[in-house]
Amino acid sequence: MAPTDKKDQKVSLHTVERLSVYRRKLEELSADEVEYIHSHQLAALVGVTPAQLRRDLASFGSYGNIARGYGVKQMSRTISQIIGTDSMQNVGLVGVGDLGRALLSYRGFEERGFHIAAAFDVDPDKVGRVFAGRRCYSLDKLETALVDLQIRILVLAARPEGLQEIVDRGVAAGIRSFLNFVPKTLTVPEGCFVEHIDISAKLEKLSFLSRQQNDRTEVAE
Amino acid sequence: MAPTDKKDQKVSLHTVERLSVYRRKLEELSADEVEYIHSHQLAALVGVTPAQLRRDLASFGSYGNIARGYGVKQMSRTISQIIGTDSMQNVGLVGVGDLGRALLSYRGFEERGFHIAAAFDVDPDKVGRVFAGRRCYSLDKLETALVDLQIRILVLAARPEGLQEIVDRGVAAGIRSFLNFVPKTLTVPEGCFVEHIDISAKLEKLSFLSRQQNDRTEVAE
DNA sequence: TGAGTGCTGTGATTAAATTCACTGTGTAAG
DNA sequence: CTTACACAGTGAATTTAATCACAGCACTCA
Ligand SMILES: NC(=O)c1ccc[n+]([C@@H]2O[C@H](COP(=O)([O-])OP(=O)(O)OC[C@H]3O[C@@H](n4cnc5c(N)ncnc54)[C@H](O)[C@@H]3O)[C@@H](O)[C@H]2O)c1
Ligand SMILES: NC(=O)c1ccc[n+]([C@@H]2O[C@H](COP(=O)([O-])OP(=O)(O)OC[C@H]3O[C@@H](n4cnc5c(N)ncnc54)[C@H](O)[C@@H]3O)[C@@H](O)[C@H]2O)c1
Repeated sequence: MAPTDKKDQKVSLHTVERLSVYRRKLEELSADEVEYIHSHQLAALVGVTPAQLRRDLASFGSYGNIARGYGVKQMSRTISQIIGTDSMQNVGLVGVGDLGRALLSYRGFEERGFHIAAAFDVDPDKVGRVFAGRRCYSLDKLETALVDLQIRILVLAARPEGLQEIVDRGVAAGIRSFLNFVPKTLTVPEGCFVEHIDISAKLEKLSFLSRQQNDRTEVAE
Repeated sequence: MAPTDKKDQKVSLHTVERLSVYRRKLEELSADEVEYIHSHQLAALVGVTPAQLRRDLASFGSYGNIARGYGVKQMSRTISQIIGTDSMQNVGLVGVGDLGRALLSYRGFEERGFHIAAAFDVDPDKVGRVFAGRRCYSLDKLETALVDLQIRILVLAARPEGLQEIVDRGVAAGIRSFLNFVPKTLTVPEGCFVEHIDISAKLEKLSFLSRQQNDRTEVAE
């Protein structure tokens, strides 16, 4: 019997990134009581070509009704299943500084299926205190808390010093995914993933784009 | 005659994103007093192939010394010029909430050439107060402050409601680049750029990756 | 009921990004 | 001086991503 679903699942990472976008829009549509939507409509809403949207959906076995389009609720649910957010999952946070506290108080993660279940810090002033309803643990408790709370993803918002060591401990405790806000390159073994959010790099990209634009117009005129 | 520099500058966005990574590592190396580095060394440090690194550097006219490699300081400077961060540039911040305050208090932006010169909020309790050394303005002052302070980039960390209107006003005031933390699709005219940072989407990507991994091992065993 | 419409799913094609692989060159060692 | 070596730069090949374009179907309406 088939261990995998109906279709062979070769879903590229580019597609997965877009699936997140689609799903966010589908949630909005669902809230607006839209039941069905056509590929060209959704594509226009999220800024991709209709062909690409259909291709993305076809990469797992999606079945859109030809006349009415795709079922909004069903597609949203299917994407959640692909991504793995059909049930809430716990994540851990390392570093309860300015950024860490902002993340803790943010409601948006829950809406998307992620619950920050535990926070860790080295600062004795912070350990034991409660931030946005969650207690801050000492780093000593890292391994036990990760296991007890079944945490699968670790968000890194601490100082760069000693961060690699924390990652290594996380890996040893079974964590395979890290979301890293710290501008520092981390190394993880095969089969583990570090997703880096570099805000400065995004600013640099914007800086390049508008400068590019400038150069073009200067040349053009 | 040549309207552009020595080389034809067709620098792709993928390349630009990597240039940011290279430059960050080059700064570290420079601090460690490394003067020259070979493509395969830097490539290994940042996790790309040597060929890709050389290709990226070649996309603008880079001249590495064959025997010693690339000059660390010079390459870093050149990348800054490409990106446009060779001189400090002002950015504005809309929304001084939890996230906005974290951004305001973050020192890392200055190190990479960006200065948050002004913050704006609608909350009367916040307007007029000073956060991390910068005064919070009323939104009424948006246009004048953007122009007076020569702000080129606007960072969006407000509530979704009314955000499009603020973007429109920014565009009208000459802003072409927006860094958007708000989970809401924005529309801008041709020639303007919105860079979206969706933390939940990054978590979803990680969720997918580790689930993918799970599926694989299940099938394999 | 049958022609017309407009959609999905997908093979074929094009475009883009990455990697391969080699050429020419500077360096150092003998 | 000569030889051996290692690397930068780059055309060519390969891989990957995006787009085109059309077959076939479900629905509408005369
Ligand atoms: N604040 C921002 O807007 C922002 C933006 C981009 C990146 N970052 C990065 O995120 C990280 C945190 O930023 P921040 O502004 O919150 O800094 P912060 O100084 O306000 O907070 C850092 C927190 O991490 C804790 N910490 C330090 N070392 C630790 C360790 N080894 N283990 C656990 N906790 C540790 C500290 O006690 C402190 O509470 C930094 O590395 C920063 O570079 C921050
Ligand atoms: N906090 C996080 O970790 C996080 C993560 C991802 C995305 N975001 C997004 O960033 C935005 C801000 O998050 P936050 O946690 O700081 O929220 P917050 O509620 O703490 O702060 C929002 C701030 O924006 C101000 N504001 C509201 N409407 C405004 C407007 N039209 N113009 C100017 N200012 C306005 C409010 O007065 C408030 O000060 C939200 O849209 C949120 O979805 C936050």
